[in-house]
Amino acid sequence: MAAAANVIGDRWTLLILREALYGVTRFDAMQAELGVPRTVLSGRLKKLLAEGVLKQRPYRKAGERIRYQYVLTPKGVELALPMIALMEWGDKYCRGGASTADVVERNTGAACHVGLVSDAGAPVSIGAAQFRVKG
Amino acid sequence: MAAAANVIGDRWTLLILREALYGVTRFDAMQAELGVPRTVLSGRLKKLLAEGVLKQRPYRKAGERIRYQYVLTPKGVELALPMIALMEWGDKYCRGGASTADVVERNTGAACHVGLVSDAGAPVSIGAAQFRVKG
DNA sequence: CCGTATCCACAACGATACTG
DNA sequence: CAGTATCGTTGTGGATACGG
Repeated sequence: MAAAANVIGDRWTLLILREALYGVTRFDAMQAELGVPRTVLSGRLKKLLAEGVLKQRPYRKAGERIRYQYVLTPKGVELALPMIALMEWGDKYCRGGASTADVVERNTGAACHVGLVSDAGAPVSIGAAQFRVKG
Repeated sequence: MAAAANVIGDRWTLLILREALYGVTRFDAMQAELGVPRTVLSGRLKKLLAEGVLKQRPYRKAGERIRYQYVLTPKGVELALPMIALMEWGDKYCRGGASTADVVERNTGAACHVGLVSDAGAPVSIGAAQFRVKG
């Protein structure tokens, strides 16, 4: 847990990871989207690479120089669950932001719940934490 | 999401919230458990109170002066889901730490999964994110 | 027990500007 | 496009000490 806190425990990393989840993989795109200082973004990406949450993948458009994009590793992909839960929490308590539904649907192709589920398969919630993302 | 990041986006807050989830509600207990500087703990608790994630509840032992303990509000309780998911992630990728199973069982009284679940009720995972906490 | 007051060193931030 | 270099300022961490 302390380790998890070290990974996502700062204001920007969480947002950067969300962008990665959204499919934003390029430096400038992230920078423009988040408004994060380039120096900070650079540092965070480097940290996430070192932690194995992101990896660089080379690509090139026709005739262009080779470039890199930042994509989630399996380890990074698994952060989707906590992150989506967190987004939903933010949506619920901080009205005015964008909805989470888009992200989930784009990445799973299905409407989903996120919640605690008992071994029997019946939904169990902690407080009112269970929710439906998309009808 | 950005708002959620502001709440839990720092190294200590996440740990403090975990303690609250564990049932540790008193200042010194948290301080001893986490090793966090008292000044920092004080500041974080104040911030969490202001955000409505924690509230103070008065209590007194026989004959003692009145004291306060920090307990989760409904808003705070709902952070359990993202947090448990996060703990599980940490457990998986950072071996050697304590298991998450204790927390879940203590607070729900039941063995649970945390995962994405389709509307039909069948489990859906993002990557391999779905997991079983306790058999 | 439950905090607050001070202080300092260091890290992080954000702005700006510059290279491949 | 994708970063790095530099720099002044602010914030945080941790130690220590002090009051309710």
